[in-house]
Amino acid sequence: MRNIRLEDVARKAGVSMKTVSRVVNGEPNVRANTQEKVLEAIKLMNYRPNASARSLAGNRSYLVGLLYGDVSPAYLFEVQNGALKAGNETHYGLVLHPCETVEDDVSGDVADFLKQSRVDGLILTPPISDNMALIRLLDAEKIPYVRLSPMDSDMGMTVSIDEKQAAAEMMKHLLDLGHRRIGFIKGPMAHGASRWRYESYKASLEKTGIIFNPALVADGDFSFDSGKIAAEKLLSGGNPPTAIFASNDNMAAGVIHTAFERGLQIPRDISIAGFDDAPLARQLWPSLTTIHQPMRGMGHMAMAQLLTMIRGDDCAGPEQSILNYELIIRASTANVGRGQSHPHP
Amino acid sequence: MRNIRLEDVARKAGVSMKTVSRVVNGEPNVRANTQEKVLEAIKLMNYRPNASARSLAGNRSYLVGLLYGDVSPAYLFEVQNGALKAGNETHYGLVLHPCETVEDDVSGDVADFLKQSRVDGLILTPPISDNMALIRLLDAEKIPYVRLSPMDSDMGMTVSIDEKQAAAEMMKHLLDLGHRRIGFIKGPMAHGASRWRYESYKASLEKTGIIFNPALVADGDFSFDSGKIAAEKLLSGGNPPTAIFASNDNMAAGVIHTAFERGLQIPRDISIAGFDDAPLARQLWPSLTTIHQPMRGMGHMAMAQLLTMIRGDDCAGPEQSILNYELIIRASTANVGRGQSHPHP
DNA sequence: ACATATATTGACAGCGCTGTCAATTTGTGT
DNA sequence: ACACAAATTGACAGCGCTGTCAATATATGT
Repeated sequence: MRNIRLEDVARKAGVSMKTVSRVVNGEPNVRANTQEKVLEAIKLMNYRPNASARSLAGNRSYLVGLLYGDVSPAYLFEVQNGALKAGNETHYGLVLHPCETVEDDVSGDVADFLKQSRVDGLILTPPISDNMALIRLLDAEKIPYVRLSPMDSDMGMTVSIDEKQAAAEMMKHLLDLGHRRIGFIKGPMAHGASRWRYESYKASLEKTGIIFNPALVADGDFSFDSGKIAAEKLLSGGNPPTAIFASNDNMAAGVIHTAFERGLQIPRDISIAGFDDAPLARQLWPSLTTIHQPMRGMGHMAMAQLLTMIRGDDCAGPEQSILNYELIIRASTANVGRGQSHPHP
Repeated sequence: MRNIRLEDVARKAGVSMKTVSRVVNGEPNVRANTQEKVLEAIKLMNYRPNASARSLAGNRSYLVGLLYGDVSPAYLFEVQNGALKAGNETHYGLVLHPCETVEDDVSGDVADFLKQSRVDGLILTPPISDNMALIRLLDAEKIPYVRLSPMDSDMGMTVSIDEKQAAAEMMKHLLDLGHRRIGFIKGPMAHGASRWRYESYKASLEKTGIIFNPALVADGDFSFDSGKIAAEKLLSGGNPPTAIFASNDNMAAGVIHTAFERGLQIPRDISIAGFDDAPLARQLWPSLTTIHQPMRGMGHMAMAQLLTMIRGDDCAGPEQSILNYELIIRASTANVGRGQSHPHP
């Protein structure tokens, strides 16, 4: 059984193909009752436009590409679900493209991807959102894109949370609990988010009049293992911190692991905080105090922004979307030296 | 700058469009030196076929759909990465389609998806892999599909591990450690995997001569929260189990959480085992003994199977792929009553 | 009522590729 | 060298849709 085509609908509705096309695409200049006739015919025949034909004729694919590198499963999952949802409303699909962030030549790889898939726009997740070679390529090719949590949001469209303020709020939480020796585990510096969080850590100390102590800072790369290693370092010194703020939840999980291995009790002996509110955060024991980042909302927003850009021919100008974060206080942080300020959940 | 087309390459190579098309698609009946000429021209001009035009003319999309419902982020991530990798080799893309598993009318939703996206095949993740209405639709429409971890693998192509044997191996591990009162937390019965694991649990008990005790079994739905609730139930009785085998890692995490809340030590007071080897498993404390399921490999295999089916015109007949699992012994299980048979990692 | 501006509709080419089938070249057996 | 089969190549229609632009219908001002 052959599929229903535009022509079939047109015949049924007694109008031209082009008019049906207009209705399908929500174009203006269709009289109300004509539109009604067409919509009825479409419903009656259960017509769905052929995406390939649309792409070919219209020179666009109704597809958005999601570029990702070394991200956590949970992050990608949320972002892609949000994007799918936003795209679904306007029948835009999502094509995934994992990038080998190791090799420097992301641009070439992406260029091939663009040529083949003909995506109409791109969503860039960190750390790819800060790959300048790629940005230049996209600008040159005039491919619309949205960057998630970039280092600098002064060009193109971006979606992020106020990383600095969020980290400051977490620091305030720890400081309010009486902590003064607060350790920090950095994320990979290629991520803009890592930098902001680190800057904010230092700024909060300074604001409170605490002298920044490099010995309380350890490098990490957002992975669980790097969190463990960092924790080893921070907990080994003679005068270990009373709280550790890890740049993300994965690393915080590593800290918890290491702390337990060393026989410490959390939060009695040490408070631990993360960042992201990955599913993991509430599944750990003790559950993790963290910053909730609206990853799904960010994916949704990114797609929505991209679509307005794609559809409105003139771009509405660069735009930054800042979404709300939320400090989630769970069981892994407590008053310094006394513990148990919060009952376990 | 207009994109390079087939015609441009043909002119450059001094052959017809059709011949270039043959080379691009790896079709037979092209003389070796002709092929060489064409390949050179392609490389020289950096030609990439236009996917939309190919789809329209060839009546296929070079796209495979991944249907998923209520799965864990980590599972989806691995499966999709595996599938992408397998697809990449033959320039097949992957389109995601989340299904509302709640509503019964998955078929209608998927039918729309098929019409629009024109995917050439489908990968079904559980529990959608067992939706019979959908299967019938796909059979009727002659859409190739591969089912992951289905309940019954007696029709179409499937990819799974030997769930029954894997669960049996976990039971053997626990029994070998001396456990006799082994609790079990079921997964959602809509998942074939849940059933197999549960069956296997019962079979192992029987084989060992232990009388099955319904009080040691609790319902779950693969979620962390359901694991917590199930654990409450199992640990509340007068004579609690010395080990709990949860049907997946998420629920096992819930059990750990609940056990800690109740002041139990793991594995001294109780051993806990999961299933899947999600990233979570090694991040928990204590790290979780579980069954490693090669999710990425399964995604890869599913895509590969699908592609041979799509490309070879006659289907090579139904095929079942059984991949290897692996028992991963970590720190959450130990000898009954004594604990610490395994040092913490 | 008439001319003019504006909104609505339709005819048709053509997007870049593949399927079909016919034309041509090459190989094989005698 | 010839007839014939097999391999290789090419010409061309058409996949289902949208962009362009011309044709027609309706609204507006006088």
